[in-house]
Order: sequence, then C-alpha cells, then structure tokens
Amino acid sequence: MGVRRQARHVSVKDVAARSGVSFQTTSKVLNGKGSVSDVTRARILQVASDLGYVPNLQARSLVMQRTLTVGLIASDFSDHNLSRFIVGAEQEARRQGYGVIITSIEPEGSGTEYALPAMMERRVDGILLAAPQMEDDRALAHVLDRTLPVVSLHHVPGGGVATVGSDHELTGYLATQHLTSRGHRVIATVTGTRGRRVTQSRLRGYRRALEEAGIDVESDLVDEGAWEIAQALAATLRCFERRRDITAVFAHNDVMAIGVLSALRQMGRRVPDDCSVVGCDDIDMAAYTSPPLTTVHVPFYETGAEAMRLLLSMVKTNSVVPKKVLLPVHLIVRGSTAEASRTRFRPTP
Amino acid sequence: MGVRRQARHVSVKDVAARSGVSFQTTSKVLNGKGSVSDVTRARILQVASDLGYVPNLQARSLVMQRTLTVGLIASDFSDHNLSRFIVGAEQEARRQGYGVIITSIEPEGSGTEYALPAMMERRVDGILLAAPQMEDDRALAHVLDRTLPVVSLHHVPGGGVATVGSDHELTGYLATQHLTSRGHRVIATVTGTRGRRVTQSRLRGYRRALEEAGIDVESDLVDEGAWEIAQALAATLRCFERRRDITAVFAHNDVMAIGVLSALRQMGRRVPDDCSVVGCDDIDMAAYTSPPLTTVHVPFYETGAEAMRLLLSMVKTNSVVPKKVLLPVHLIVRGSTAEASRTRFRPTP
DNA sequence: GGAGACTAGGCGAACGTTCGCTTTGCGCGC
DNA sequence: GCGCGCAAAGCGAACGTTCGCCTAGTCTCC
Repeated sequence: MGVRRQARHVSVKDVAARSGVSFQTTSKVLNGKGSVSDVTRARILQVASDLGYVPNLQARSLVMQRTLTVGLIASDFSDHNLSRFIVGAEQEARRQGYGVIITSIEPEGSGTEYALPAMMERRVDGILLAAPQMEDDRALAHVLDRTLPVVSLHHVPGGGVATVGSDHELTGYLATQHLTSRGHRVIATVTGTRGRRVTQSRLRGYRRALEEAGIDVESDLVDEGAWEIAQALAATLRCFERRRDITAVFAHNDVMAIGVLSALRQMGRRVPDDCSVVGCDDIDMAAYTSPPLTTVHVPFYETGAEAMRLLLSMVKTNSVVPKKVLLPVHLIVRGSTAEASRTRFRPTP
Repeated sequence: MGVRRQARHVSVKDVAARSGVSFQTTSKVLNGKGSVSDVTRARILQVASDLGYVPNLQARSLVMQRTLTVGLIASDFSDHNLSRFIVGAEQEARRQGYGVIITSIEPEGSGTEYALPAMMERRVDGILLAAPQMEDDRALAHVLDRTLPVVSLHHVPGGGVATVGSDHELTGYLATQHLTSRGHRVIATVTGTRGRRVTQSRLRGYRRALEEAGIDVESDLVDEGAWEIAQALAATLRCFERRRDITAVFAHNDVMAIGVLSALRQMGRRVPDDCSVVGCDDIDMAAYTSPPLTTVHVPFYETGAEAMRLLLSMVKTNSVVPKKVLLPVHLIVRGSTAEASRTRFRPTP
C-alpha cells in the first residue's frame, strides 16, 4: 500500500529561478518569441529539460482563450463503424496537435444533459458529433446552434451544423444496381431502422436502381432488420415467406448481411447459387464470411479524418461554415453474388 | 460562409456584476460554500442561469490542482474488445464526474512519444492504459513509474502499475476442459500472437486442462493465428495437414474461431459433427455464426469499468496501489461443440 | 447596555501562463 | 560628447477560478 503524495509539477517559475532570469523571459524562450541572447536561451532550455518542465496547458489556454482540445460526442464507441470513424478523427486531431475528449451518450435519450455541459466546462474549441440516433433531437440541435464550431456525422435539425458523411443513396444504388446488372429481378432488401435517414437514403438508392432497370418496387420485398443480426435473420425469413421467388437480397449493412446469410443457410438456400447477397459498409469480417460478402465500401476512417479536418479548419479561422461533405463509396465484388441465370429455384424444405 | 466571432463566455465576474455582489461571493454561492443569505443566493443563482453561466474548469483546476480528467491511452479504438473496455471505462468515469481524454498509439512502436506529453500537458489526474502490444515496452514503463496514478489493462514491466484484467489462464482452461469433459482427446489450439502474455496464459490453461485429463500435450497441435481470421484459417489448415485425427479446436479468440469455422467448412468437415470448436471472448457475433459458437465469456465492459473505478479511487486518495485485479470468466455452451462420441472420422477430400 | 458570537459579504492572493510595455545598457553616427 | 536606436531582459496585468482571512453589522444574553 505505497501511499505517496504526488510530486508538484515544475513550473516556468521554477525554471526561471534556476536559470537566474525572470519567468517571463523563460516563457519567451520556451515559445520562441521576443529576443533573448543565445547564451541565456541555451541555459534556460538546458534547465527546462533538466527539470523535466512540461507546460501547463490549463494555464496557457486560460490566457490564450483556446484549449487545443475538441470534444467528441458519440453514441456508442463499440459500434464497429463508429469506432473506425473515431480512430480517423482522433488521428487527424493528433496530427494537428489537438487533444480529444470523449463522452458517450446513452441511447435512451438525452445523455446530452451530461455530455454538452461537460464539454462546455472544459471549454473545448469545437465539437464532433457522432450520434446517429440523435439526428432528430431538436433540443440537441438548439443547444449546439450559435455557440461553437460543430461538425456532425449525421443530420442535425435546423441545419446550422456542418456535416461530413458518405453518400448513402449511392450506396443503396450501387448495391442494387450490381444485382440488377447481373440479371436479378426479384430483389429483397433488409433495411436499417425505419425512421433513420441512412435507411431512407439507402432505400431511395435501392428504388432508383430498380426503376432504372424497369423493375417495379414491391413493398413485400422490403423488411426491417434494424441493424441487428437476429432481426435481419428474421426479416429475411419473413420476406421469403411472402415471396419464394427472391433471387437476391440487399442488406443495409454487413452485419445484417451476415444475418441474411444465416437465414438462407437455415432455409437450405445456397449462396450465391440459389440467392445472391450484397451488404454495405465493408467491415473487416465481410471478406471472411462464407462465401465472402460482396459489399459497398464506406470510408468510415476517412470520414472521421475529414470531419476533424473540417472542424479544425473552422476552429482555426474562428468561422462557422455549415457545409455538407459527401465522401465517395464503391462496390467491392466478392463471392456472395452471381449471375441470375445461374440461380436455380429450389423449394424451401 | 457565415463567419462570426465566437461569443465570449460569461464568467463569475459577469454574474457578480449583474447581481451587485463581489465575484468571490458569487463563487461561494455556486459552490455551496461559505454563508450567504437566502435572498442573495437566490438572486445570484437566477442571474447565473439567465446569463447561461458555465464554470471554467481550466481556471478551476489551475487553483484546485486537479483537472477532473483522466487520460486513456489505447492502441486501437476500433478493436472490438478494446472498444468494449473503453465504453465501460468512459461510463464509469462519467458516473463519477470525470472527463476522459483519449490518444491512440500507433502499432509501429512509440506513439508514446506523443501520447504521454499530451496527457501531461493537460495535467490529467490519472492514466488508463489499454495498449496490450506495449506490454514489454520498458521505455513506457519507465516514464509511467513514480509520477501519476496509472491503471493498465495489460502487464507493465517493472511492476509499479496496477492492473485490471480477466483470468486468461482460466479462460484457456475452461475452454479446453469443456472439450476434454466431452471426450475429446485430440484437441488443437489456434493461438494468439506468440510473444503476448495473453497467449501464454491461455496456452497454460490449455495445457493444464489436458494434463488433468491425462492427455499428452503435443506441439503439432498448436499453431499461431495471431488474432486474425485469415491467419487462423491458415493455422487450422496446417494443423489438419499434420494431424488428420483432430476432433476439436480451441481458438484463442472468437474472431479466430470464425476463421477456424471457415477452414473446417473449406475442408468439408462439419461442425460440431466432425469437429468441435470453442473460442473465447464472447463477441456479439459469436451467437450468430453457424453453428453458434461455444465460447468463454470475457467481461470487457466490466473490466473497463473496474479499471476506471480503481484508477479514480487512487486519484481521489492520492495514493498508488499496485494491485492486480482479475475478473471472472465463464463458459457459454452453444452449438459448435458436441460429444466426441458423435464425431465420425471423415477423410479430408 | 455592553461583550461575545455569529452572519453576510468583501478583499487579497494564488494557480501558471502570455502579452505588451517599460527599463537598462551599449554601440554608433554626427 | 551627446542623443539615438536597438538588443536584452524585467515588470505588471490579465485569464477565471478558489480559498483563507478580515470587517461590518446584528442578535443574544446576562
């Protein structure tokens, strides 16, 4: 039980005292400002390093009026996509010398009550929002407006907030178009949570691809998987109960696509021989499902980096630019999709 | 391009001026210290809320000598297990009113050069380390020692640092013992990265279970999967090339277990009829592989929460207690394991 | 009616910086 | 020989808090 008091930090005054100069001169040297003779400069630097001087950012930001720190509010750090985004954002911040302080907000509503104040108390220079399920939270939007530079991963009501994301409609379009171009005509889709914008966008892309191929959009081919394996599995079973002639399924993300694969296996349908499957997001595991999943790559890491770049540029110029950035997505063809002509009908056991 | 200067924050002096008292009195009211009459107290509180006063934690921590902030250094936020850990830690910190500032360190060596100074500059009250691959980094250990309260998820050389983790040897033991108790005698294991302590511990558990069952430990049944699906798949194939009589495989984590399942499928061996598979970690997906994976549950979330609890208790008492906490793990039986008697030998195609 | 205790509030200092303004000392041109 | 300009360093103030100590006023009690 080694209890020991924490050693006091060495301050610029300590360094000054040891070097025989005023602490302001020391400060000048450490910041490379003002004119100081080479010999004293060297002496001060030497002493500073001997004493292990580490500047106190708290004090510094008090006078500078900026903290070199940004807040990152996320709904769930363990969400795979979100965590890629976070890594991208954090690395970009680090590259630019900014610190990142995080808070997660509880899914059941307003963890915002804690998150925002915590960030404000710490006087963050800007905020990065990554809480997709808050996209309709007007309270949040209200608080954010007119105060700080904010960049969000998702839509924020009111529209004063800059957004960086990927083109979800294109995602849905590319996935579906890949299937129609391979001759599929009866294409089911297992969607994300109904109310969410991503879902609506991906659904729009799905419809557009079908229409372009001259295929009617039929509602019994659409079912909700709500981003979860188990629900996607169930949704797939429901679709096939309604329509036995489905030859392809587009899942609104890869995790659900894995559920779709499970469902098909369970029904005794082979992939891609009996049914093609395409997901989106391109998670690591997508390359290792059986068969490997055809999917649309969504650049989460780059989105995070880009969002942070935009945020920091706003912070540095002290301006607010409510622009929307969309990053490109692209199709990755693997083994889970095949020509419709190869598809042989096999009755459900 | 709506450029607008950032509004200055309202300070305790602003509130004081408006309420007609000194700013120190305002401070007293806001902190509930000293004696202030009910009427002025009410007036001050009213003004504070009218003006939207938010205390400046920077200034506060300057005089209080603590920042109510802890640093979290992690190797990779997008690692599934690590991110569960982080969520647990963050939530516990939040519950206790502490902020969390993060840095990731690059796998290729010493991102520490940036991470530590960044934390020190911000005068964090303590540091939580979650960078398993740094477990042998003496430089890191040296810097950490004797300065701040530090709790680590992994071993730190020199041993002055508190550690919270789960019982990896027990994990390996439970997984393997489950297999031996079901009559398996030829049990392969696909390990994590060789040099790592987790790997060594899980391997020790594996050996102990075998010995208890009176089975010789044979080196041609051990192969390295290095935590990755693809490598685990390859390792499995190699094992079966050496030994065709394997009836069960223990993978050092669930991700690799998925690779093992792929390999078996590829070889035409059915799970669990021809071969049983058990993983560990209990990731979300484990319940949805086909067949659902028998695994050992490792409480990452709780580990994070517990680590943060320990860290904060050290911070609050200003003491350093280099204790080691081990959290319990338990077996979860799903569909990927069966009695050895059911196992029928099928030659590799 | 006066001493003592208590209440309400003010004041100065400190925390560790940055920044702009002064002061000191010295070489130099006329 | 005198003022000028410039380099080197010091000084005071400010950032927004907390904290300990001081003071003025009121209440209580004998």
